[in-house]
Amino acid sequence: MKPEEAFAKVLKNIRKQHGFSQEKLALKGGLDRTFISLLERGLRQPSLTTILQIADALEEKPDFLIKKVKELLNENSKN
Amino acid sequence: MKPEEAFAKVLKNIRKQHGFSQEKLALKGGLDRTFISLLERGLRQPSLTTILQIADALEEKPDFLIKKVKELLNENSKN
DNA sequence: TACTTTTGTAGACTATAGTCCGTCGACCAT
DNA sequence: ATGGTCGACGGACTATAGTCTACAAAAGTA
Repeated sequence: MKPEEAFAKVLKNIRKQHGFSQEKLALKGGLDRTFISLLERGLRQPSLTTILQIADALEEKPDFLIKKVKELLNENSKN
Repeated sequence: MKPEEAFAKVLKNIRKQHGFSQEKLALKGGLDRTFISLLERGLRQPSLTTILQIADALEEKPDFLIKKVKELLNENSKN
């Protein structure tokens, strides 16, 4: 599993938990709606700044996001 | 203070603590030496994959790196 | 002094992060 | 049926992540 795929799952999960639409998240984080879509489909990976912006918009600590990503990658280290 | 500046400090700090040269870190992480240099000077910011590669090479958890970055950003939120 | 290792830096290049425009289909409410 | 929200998806574009080669400047070491 690639990092962008893990990030995709984490992002989509947490966003839904907060009841945000992609657009609302994009607005809050100062990002583009279509880019959030790309991220959630695992077609793009975020840069450091984007990680911080998204974490901020999701009201989560950025290291929490990364921890989740890393956990996913470790679990599925086979795939 | 910009994210890439915070990351620069964190990276340089931890690398030195481990007694690695930029080149050794680059080799271990599968990255280019000159790019490590750019990162440590705050002229570039890393992508998610790069964060994971660097954390791996530094034998640190990636979320630890991000936590450090975030701490730096919060401390110096004035600058 | 000289030698070696380390880092800064420049230039040229390719891949991709991120934006902005739009269209479409799915799903839900009137 | 129709209107609204939502997400997938496309194309075209600009900015920047990341590589590679090469040379110079520090900085440590004998």
